[in-house]
Amino acid sequence: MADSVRVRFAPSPTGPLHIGGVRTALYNYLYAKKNNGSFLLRIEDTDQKRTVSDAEEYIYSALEWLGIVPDESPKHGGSFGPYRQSERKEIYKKWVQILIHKGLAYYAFDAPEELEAHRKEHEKKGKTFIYNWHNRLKLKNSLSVSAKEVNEKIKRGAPYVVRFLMWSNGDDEVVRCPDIIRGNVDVDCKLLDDKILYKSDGFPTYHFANVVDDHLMKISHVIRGEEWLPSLALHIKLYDAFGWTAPAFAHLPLILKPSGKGKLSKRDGDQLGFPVFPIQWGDEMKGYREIGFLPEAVVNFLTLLGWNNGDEQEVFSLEEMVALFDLNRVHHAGARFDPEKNKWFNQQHIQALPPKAFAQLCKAEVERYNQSTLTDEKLLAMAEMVQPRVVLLGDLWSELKVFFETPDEYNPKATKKVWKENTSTLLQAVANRLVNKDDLKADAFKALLQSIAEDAGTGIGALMGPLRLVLVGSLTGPDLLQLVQALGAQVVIDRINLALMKIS
RNA sequence: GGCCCGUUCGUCUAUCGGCUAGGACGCCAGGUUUUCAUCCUGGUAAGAGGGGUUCGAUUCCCCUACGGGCUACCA
Repeated sequence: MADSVRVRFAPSPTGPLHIGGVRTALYNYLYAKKNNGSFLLRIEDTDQKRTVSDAEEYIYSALEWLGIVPDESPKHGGSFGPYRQSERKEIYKKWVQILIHKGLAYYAFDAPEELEAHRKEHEKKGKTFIYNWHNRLKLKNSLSVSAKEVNEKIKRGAPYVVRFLMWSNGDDEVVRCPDIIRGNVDVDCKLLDDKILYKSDGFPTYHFANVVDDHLMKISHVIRGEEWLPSLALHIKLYDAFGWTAPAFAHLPLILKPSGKGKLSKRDGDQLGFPVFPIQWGDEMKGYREIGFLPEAVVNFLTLLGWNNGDEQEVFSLEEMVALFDLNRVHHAGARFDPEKNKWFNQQHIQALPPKAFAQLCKAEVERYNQSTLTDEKLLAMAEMVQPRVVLLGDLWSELKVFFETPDEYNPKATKKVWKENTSTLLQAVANRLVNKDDLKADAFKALLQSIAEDAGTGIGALMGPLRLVLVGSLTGPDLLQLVQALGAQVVIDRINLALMKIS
């Protein structure tokens, strides 16, 4: 049996998960499920300063809402734990020692300020300071200092980091980095630096923890954002250094701001007028859920941002995408986030909802704003009228309101447009004819309108506009005939009378 | 600055050497619904530029331009 597919999503709990991260999680999920593999969630909290306490919980809630639930995680368990890097410190300590003993990593004692000074100095000369083969012997580390002194320093508790010996004389200069999406990328490792693997606070850096964990957790495919491509060579060299087989890699194109200027970031959301988080974060940052997106629409849109099936289908369910997903069909270039198309996907998924399911959503809104209790039959009729009109669930109440509330104002532009000299008379006639017409059906009402129009020598169109205005307050809203049927004769009469008072 | 990745309608994308360059969003115009929305039809609009390779390049190669990413004891 071939090794099973195991992929991971490895966010840092530094804040709410944003859309770019969600898509990475999604592609991992799709790939895992497509191949009957496992999707794991690992919390990369090695930067204690940036760790935010609610963020981990947020990640679980967000993924759950989206329907991309991990098979293994700190919360869901699994046999490769712990899945939180802060709980794996002993493991990293052990493996970094192994690398040091192999002579492939070394202690370094340079103070951050010293390194900063080097950087500044180089910058002044238009150069870049790189800590690697060409200067490591001139810096303070276990390669330049005697073993005795090194031991003393460590015993004394002097702060140190551990650096990776990226390249030294005699090594191959080129590392070949295979990527499923991009093919081979060849990198000259003489240009790379001796990355810090282990920080002076006793935590590993991303690069080190990542490689160790991916190996120990038997990750078969690393699917992550393109921002990691530059460090792929380092990661490959680390696997080599341990003598481990590297997993396969796939670097995803980035999601760009709608302007195209830069990758989408956490700050882009509210000020640009669209959500960048799945669900609410804190008191202010609204998410897709709160604004009224269906999770299946979010997932659909995000998946299509950078992947397609090669045919013309765009609306997919999660299950369909799982069945069709293919890393080889992932686009290479970054994709701009398009809020308009995002909404279109939502509308598509809302329309695809079974009427009863949509009616339940309506029911919740009605209970929330109006407390009316309705028969299932009425509710369903109402929902059917509204369903094709809704783009965001957040707009649901403003669409449903018309069934429960008398308009408190009449759109002036609309009034000007439809209110003619004989309008009052015509509407008065409608009101008169509706008296005692309980249980009025839409087609009966249409006949009624026709007859009134005929008597007045006009068409039914002369009545539709004003009537809509009077009932809704504007010229939008659900089908007029259906609306009248749902409202019932008495409500229509009342609304006509009120409008006649207010308008003419 | 250095290194890496990328480049088809305004946007998301199809095309794996034969193209009258297809679809979707958006926008515009019609149609259906004597109304709203849905829906339907049509229109708009593209392979960055220059060199090669080839009978033939959007497609393969090189250069340039542009865009993006990385360049931390952050991930």
